[in-house]
Amino acid sequence: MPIRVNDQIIHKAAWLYYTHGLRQDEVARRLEISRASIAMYLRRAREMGIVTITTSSELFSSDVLARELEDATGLTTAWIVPEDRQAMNPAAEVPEVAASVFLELINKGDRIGVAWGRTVYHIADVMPFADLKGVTVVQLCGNLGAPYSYRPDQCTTEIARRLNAEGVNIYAPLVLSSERLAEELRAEPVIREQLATISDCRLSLYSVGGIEDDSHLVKCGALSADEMHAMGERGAAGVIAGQIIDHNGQWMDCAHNRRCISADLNSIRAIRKRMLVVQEENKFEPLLAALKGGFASHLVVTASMARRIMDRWSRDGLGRSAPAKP
Amino acid sequence: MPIRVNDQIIHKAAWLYYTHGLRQDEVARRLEISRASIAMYLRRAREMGIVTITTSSELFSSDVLARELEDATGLTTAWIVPEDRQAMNPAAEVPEVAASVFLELINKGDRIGVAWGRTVYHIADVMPFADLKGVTVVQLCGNLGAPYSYRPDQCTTEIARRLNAEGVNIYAPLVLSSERLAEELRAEPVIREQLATISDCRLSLYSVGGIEDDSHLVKCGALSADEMHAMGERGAAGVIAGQIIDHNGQWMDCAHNRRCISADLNSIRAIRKRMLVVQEENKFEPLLAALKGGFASHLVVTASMARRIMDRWSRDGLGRSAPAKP
DNA sequence: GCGCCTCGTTGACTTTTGTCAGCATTGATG
DNA sequence: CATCAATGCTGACAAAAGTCAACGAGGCGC
Repeated sequence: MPIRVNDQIIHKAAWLYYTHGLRQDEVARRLEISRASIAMYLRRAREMGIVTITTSSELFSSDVLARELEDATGLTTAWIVPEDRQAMNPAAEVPEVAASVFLELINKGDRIGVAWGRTVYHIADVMPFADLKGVTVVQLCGNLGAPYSYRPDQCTTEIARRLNAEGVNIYAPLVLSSERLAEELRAEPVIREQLATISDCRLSLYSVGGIEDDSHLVKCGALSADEMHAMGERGAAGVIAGQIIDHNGQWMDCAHNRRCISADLNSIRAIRKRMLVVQEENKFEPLLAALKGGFASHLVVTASMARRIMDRWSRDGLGRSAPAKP
Repeated sequence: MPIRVNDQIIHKAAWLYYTHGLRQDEVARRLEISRASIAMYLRRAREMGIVTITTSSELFSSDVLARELEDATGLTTAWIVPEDRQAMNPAAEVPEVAASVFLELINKGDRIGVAWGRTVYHIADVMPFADLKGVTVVQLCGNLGAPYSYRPDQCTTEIARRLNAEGVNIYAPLVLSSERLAEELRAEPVIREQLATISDCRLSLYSVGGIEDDSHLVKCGALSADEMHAMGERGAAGVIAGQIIDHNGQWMDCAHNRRCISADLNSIRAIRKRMLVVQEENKFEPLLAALKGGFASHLVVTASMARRIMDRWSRDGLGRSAPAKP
């Protein structure tokens, strides 16, 4: 673009305005020209690269990555836990960040849905204490009777305790032995009401489970390793609130899911602030599925995971929902 | 440093505003806070260097006088700060131009030598923020213990901070009380190594000091006014990196210089890009000496100073030293 | 627990900037 | 020499950004 009116004057205007911080009318007076022209010169200066506006990338690399991730995936906000230069497991910091962020996302009077898992429990464990009277923490999925370290109701209760909020547990098992029973239980007024209020939540917190043999559902005995394996063959990609989702984040029509007492996935999607937290590096595929399924508006991950998402997202040519550059 | 949840929002605002070109009210809506806060965040982002606005310094090198000066003196590039018709002290703009030029001269991975003085400090003070990881800023001369506003290490540190580069200070005084001690200190491995790396610099920044009673060295107590006066009688013309040079820019064999811990003048001359900046009009003679001594490949001066150099240079029949323009 | 201070936030107001139609100048063309 | 097109400049208005007093939530010492 060889549009050069008289770039000397453009340089001069740009210098006075940007470097010296004069106002446009001052520049105009000094250059003895109308202010409108100055405004035009300055636009040209920007277009021509005489002035450059940059946001630091090295210094705030994790922030930049976060912004790029948001732009690519349409997340409202992403928090990236940087790989610390000196060792120290970055994944270990994820719950800390998540807890801190989570707290900030809570508003007065909110109803908050909390799911279940190792990550969620860790977050509960480092959740700062607060005084959030009027806030209600509801359990997003049924309980696992099995004696396992991180029970759904524990997560809910612990978080509610720390926030000094009201905790509401679901008094039902996560998985029942027959579909019929599950259906009947879901129809019970107590349970039904509870599940119905989930879409009223303004914030939810969960991680996404994997479908490996060491996945939660398998470890807790909700599914056998073989069954899980078979699900994998049929296209399962991850677990959200106890329910299995496919690679596009859609509910899978399978025996397990039909036997589950848990939040309807569409209810979860209806929650405005859906905070997804992923610690483990091996949860990449489940995470991807959860993102595609619209289960996250807010995300906390490690930098390496963020980069992997970025890579895959662009490779697969998945659109961006972010605003275009003018 | 704790987890920066607060800076996050500033960065995000800056990103949306500057990178995406959203308007403040759009950013405000997206971040769900008032536009007034966004305006404040953006100011902070600029102050903190999260965003940097830089202006090309071409304006100052496109002057005819600059070309003439380069031709006459053999400088690689000269930047001339014009005397503005309407007021505004041109000398005051010198540091701005210098900072801008300096930034443009830096390449990735460079080692940069920074000397000391009022001018250098002023430059540091208006240096734009940048992201120059891999760049190292080294101090060219020892420190002055005296409580004076502009200490050598401050110059180095501030510039390094702004560039997000590594700063390397010399932990030694500029002047010692005896030659013997200076010699011994110079021989110390730590100091010796540091001084030895100076010729590896690819860029250096300094001004030239005067030898009047109000000169830096005198004001800081490194030399008494009388001593300085005596040096003047003996042919001293200026000060480079704490050391006194004669009218030809040669190192003077004097007690002061022998007591100095500072970059060897030949090391400085070995640096390819030697940026000399002179603000004060009364530094004409020192400047001339510095030029003759080969201490500048890049020069930033006011127009009147440039003209004075031109006059004197032609009067003395000094040809252009070396046509070597790399 | 209570006042006191600090700091972040906001709505309302002011100032600054962006825009665009229309005018002026230049220079090329018939 | 008139005409036309292209370009730059300006005034007036609309839009956006800056500012500030006042408010309120947290933290701290008494």
